[in-house]
Amino acid sequence: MYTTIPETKARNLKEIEKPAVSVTVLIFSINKGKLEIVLVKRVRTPFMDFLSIPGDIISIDQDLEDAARKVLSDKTGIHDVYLEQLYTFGDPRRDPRGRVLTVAYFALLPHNSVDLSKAPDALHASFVSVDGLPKLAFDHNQIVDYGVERVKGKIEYSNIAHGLLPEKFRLSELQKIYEIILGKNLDKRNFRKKIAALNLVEPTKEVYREGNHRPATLYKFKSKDLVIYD
Amino acid sequence: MYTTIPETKARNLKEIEKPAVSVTVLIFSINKGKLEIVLVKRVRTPFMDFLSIPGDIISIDQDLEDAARKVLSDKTGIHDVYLEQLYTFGDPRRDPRGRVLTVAYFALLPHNSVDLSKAPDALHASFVSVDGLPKLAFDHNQIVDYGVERVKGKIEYSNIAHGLLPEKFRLSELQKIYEIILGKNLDKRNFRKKIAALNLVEPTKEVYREGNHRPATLYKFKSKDLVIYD
DNA sequence: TGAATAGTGTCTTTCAGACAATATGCC
DNA sequence: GGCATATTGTCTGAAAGACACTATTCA
Repeated sequence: MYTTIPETKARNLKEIEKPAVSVTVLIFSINKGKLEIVLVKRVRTPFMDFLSIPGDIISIDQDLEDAARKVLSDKTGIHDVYLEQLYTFGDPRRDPRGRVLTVAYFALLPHNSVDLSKAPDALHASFVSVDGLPKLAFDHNQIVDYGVERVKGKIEYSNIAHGLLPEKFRLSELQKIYEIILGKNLDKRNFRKKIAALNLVEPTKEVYREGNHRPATLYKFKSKDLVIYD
Repeated sequence: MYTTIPETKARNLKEIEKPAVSVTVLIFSINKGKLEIVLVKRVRTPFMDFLSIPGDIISIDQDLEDAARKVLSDKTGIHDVYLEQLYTFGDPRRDPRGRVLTVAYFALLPHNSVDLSKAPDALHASFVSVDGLPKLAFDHNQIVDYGVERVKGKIEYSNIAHGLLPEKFRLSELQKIYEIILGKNLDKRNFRKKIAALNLVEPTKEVYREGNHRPATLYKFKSKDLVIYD
């Protein structure tokens, strides 16, 4: 008996009972000094009235990432943002209706680029701070926690913060992003030294004026693609 | 129309056509100075006679990690080793027979603990060096590459090397593991300094004697669990 | 000129990397 | 004594962290 890759059972792929597969998309943004995610209030059982992470069942011929991008654009109207696969959650009892695996993704977006009220399918959707979340539907608290940890770990050695900022930004805004995600205050001089050493951003010729004080130089990222550094 | 988590389509979960889901397990070990993985020669179409990564279709009520552990123990006879989810590969065309998602896992084991010839289902299975692999079945080259990168990245800031070593080992063996995975030679003094600073291993009272030279102190890991350090 | 944020440099400590001599056990 | 691997410390350069003052704009 040879049980190699889809072998024994693969002969009757169409006969065996299969799990359903969904994608779940953590849509992160920063607003009012907090890391937030898009959550949707459920209007059906199970977990009626609980908040849940947006997602959808994938269809038989749909690519996973395409499915995740569709969820993202349906909920936010946004297309071109960084999207990364997070983890696949497969506990057989995670959905009381039956077996549903979910492949979780996360996206990062600048808060001012999103207007949920204008998105194609954002009814009952809103940004919620990840601090002190209530009990969510299904195993969604676990998924959020996992996603927050990934973002936290990754911001220290990549340029993913760029997803959370507009095209042009002040260094103080960038620092604030790091502080919120890492959950601690950073020294302004050391932060700027480090950012300069990483060579990820460059100044534009524009400045940002607000209030009765010195204007700030606006910077932009040199690369829009993900950069991982050691 | 509310498309929240498995909502619209979830109403008829049993009617929609679902992808099959498999697990794929990269079983790494180090032998003769090379990083190797267990591969299985396929005896059926598609990809007849190609090498492939061991795996299996999961059944409707089977937990993902349980399925991966079953593949691992069927192929190697080994149960208690570190197993980590790697990534989920979902290209709709990755299997010519139909839609099959695969959730890839990887395991690390000490080579001397495995005797494939005695495993429950190791027919056509063997350890193969990850260097210069031929074209494998399906998208398995991509999966191996992804796994190798993960192991490489992780060895620098965790104790996963411990999975590749026997209970007790020489520091020179540990160093060799690092050199093989990182693909470069390390300075013995600096390596030992770093390992000492990490405080992950401790000397036993045993020594290893071989050949006409000074015996080496045997060490063991303080924790069998995964430890991640910054 | 007062208020508020922008912007900058030095010192110290820590960590990584280059580098070589001595120790021990077996034959 | 010869051989083979084990074991150990110093110096240097780079990066991280502590720390405070000046610059600029606007009201």
